[in-house]
Amino acid sequence: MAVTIYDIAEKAKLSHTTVSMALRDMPQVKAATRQRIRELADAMGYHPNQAAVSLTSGCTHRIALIVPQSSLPLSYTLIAQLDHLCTLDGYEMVLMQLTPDPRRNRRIFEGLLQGGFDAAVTYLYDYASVRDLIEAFLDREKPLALVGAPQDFVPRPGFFPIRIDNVSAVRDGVKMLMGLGHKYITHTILPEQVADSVCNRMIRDTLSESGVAGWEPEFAYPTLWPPHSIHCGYHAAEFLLKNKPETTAVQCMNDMFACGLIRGLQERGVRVPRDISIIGSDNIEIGELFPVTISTIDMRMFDTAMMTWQMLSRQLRQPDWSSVPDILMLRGSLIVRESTGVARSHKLNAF
Amino acid sequence: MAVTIYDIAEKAKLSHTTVSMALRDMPQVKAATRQRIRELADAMGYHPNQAAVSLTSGCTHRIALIVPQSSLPLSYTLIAQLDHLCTLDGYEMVLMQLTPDPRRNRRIFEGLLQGGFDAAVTYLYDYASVRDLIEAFLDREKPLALVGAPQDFVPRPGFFPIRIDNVSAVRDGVKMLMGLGHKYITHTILPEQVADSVCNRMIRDTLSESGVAGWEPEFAYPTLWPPHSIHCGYHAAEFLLKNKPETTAVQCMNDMFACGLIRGLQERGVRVPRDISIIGSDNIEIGELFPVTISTIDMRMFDTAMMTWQMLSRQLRQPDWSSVPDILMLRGSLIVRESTGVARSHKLNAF
DNA sequence: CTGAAAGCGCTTACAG
DNA sequence: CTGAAAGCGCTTACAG
Repeated sequence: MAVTIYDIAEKAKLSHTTVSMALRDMPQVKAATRQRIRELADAMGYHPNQAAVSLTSGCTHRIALIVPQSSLPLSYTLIAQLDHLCTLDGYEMVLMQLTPDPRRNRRIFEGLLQGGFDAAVTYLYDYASVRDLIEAFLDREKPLALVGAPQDFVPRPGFFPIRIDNVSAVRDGVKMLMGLGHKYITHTILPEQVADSVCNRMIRDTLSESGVAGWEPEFAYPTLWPPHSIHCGYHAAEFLLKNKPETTAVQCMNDMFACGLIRGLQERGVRVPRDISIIGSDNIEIGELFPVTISTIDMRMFDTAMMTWQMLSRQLRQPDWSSVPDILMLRGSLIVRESTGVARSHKLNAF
Repeated sequence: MAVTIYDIAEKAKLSHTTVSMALRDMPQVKAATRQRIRELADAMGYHPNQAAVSLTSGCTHRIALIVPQSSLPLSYTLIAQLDHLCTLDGYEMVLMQLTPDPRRNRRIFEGLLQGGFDAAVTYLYDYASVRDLIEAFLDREKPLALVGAPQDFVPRPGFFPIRIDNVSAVRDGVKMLMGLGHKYITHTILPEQVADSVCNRMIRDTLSESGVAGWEPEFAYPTLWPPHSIHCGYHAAEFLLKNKPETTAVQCMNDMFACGLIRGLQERGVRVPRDISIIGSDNIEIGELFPVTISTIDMRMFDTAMMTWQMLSRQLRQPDWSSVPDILMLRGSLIVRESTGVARSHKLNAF
């Protein structure tokens, strides 16, 4: 059905070898012949068979981007920018989405081992469950960038860990809030992270240094899946008012959560920022034009995309499987908008 | 580097043919042997080489989903659900995004001709510019579903057009608004569609039947790219108030646009729904929990995903290249929320 | 400058 | 039940 180099060779009265070389503009083939073959190929509607190319050449010119489905709004900038950069360099980016189903997620990473990709970028919450597959990918000498690298990753050649540090931005937020008179600052957190949240500890310490003693910023609650979603924020409002009514400000796990929380509070007569101040995270597009624009922490996804591709494309151009790359650290930054304001003086009694 | 069937064959002291057949559970191979080989393969970390499989078998078990980057929020349900369904049937969905760059978009569709996909689903605004490539894909006997099929598509075997009709839902919206006292209902529209918008004509007719004469619902304006975005809606507010100040209700091109418009109006002292009612389109997640929940038209993306996959997977299981599929019609439905209310009686003079 | 040969890792008839 | 052979559509040495 599809046109092959043999078809072209037959028409051009040349060998398929020459056609192959001509189409890849190799100088061994006379310029005139190359030109003639290129035109013939276009006229015949030739498109090289991907599978054959990758089977022989060993590279596919495709890179995988694997991100959690629930983080699509956050990842949006990463996706779009990485896609853009890959394309400029002649690579194709393939987006794959992780879901709450761990078996399915493993299958996605197993897919990396089938030779379909020259490199991969991933951003995931649960590194441990696919770590062996990531290692196997690296064993095949394919570079991989891990955005949001956890504490326990093992450095090795071809492995590019990127960490976006939000602690200093959260600290900036806490200080700003304290300047506005806030004392009871709450920090939303996933139930499984209660034990060791750096931010949580930082907030507690910062507050107690300023004389706010005995206040536990941590706010975990029964979560929906995904725990970052707008619906989750919406439902969290009830628990917040019931269990932490002293709260005057909330540092949310992300902007979508913040949007939902704002709605949930509003339905209970609590207004933002009049009664409660809110800071999100991720700086998603909608936060900028929300009816209450949302103060947030920009997680530098644009820069992440740039740096990630810079490192990967370099490794693809001139592979280096001896030196171990440093971890790349980016620092989130606080963006102040309308959702943060002066602390209220009274206690809420919405219930 | 990677383990092949030859490596397994060597260890098992069998031919690579037997290994290949055993791994695909063919009954020709003794059950005990199959079992033994499967275990050995797992132990050795074998993963079949995608390129080799597709080169020999002719199928890749991958389908392409090509959607405009700007429609990500709308497409989100389509993406997630189609992904889910494909996975259940052993297919892998690859998401590719169209951008404002037409050359790049053509290259994406050219990619379909390189044999990497068994089928494709696309949702696009500009069918004409890639029509030849879609035809070439179908020529290769690969099925393709076209969501939002335009008027001028040419039916043929393997080509599954799906149209989501929003006209009746928009009519429902107009009637509801009229019941609330609205007369000056505005309809946002892309500049290039001014000439022949079915909805626009329908709104004009519906209004004039009820005695609202001389009102032109069409609202085109200098657009940003993408014309459906929140930023675009935000900037449209100024033009709306300046050029159509009689407006008491707006049917927006989508929900993100509506979100932006609400903000833009708010900054000019115009409140929704007190001063202006708004209906969006697409029923994206955030509309349900927006500070003013957004009345909208549900575009049935979930059903679209279901039906699309049902048709495609049937064609993949038992190919039929003789009969021409009918166009599949789905009907959008109106969802009423807080952004629509009783019409104001006075004229706005925000400027 | 061009072509014959081998091979990438599989699958699919076809023998035994 | 198992294996030898041919082939999928390319690329990559190696001859000429």
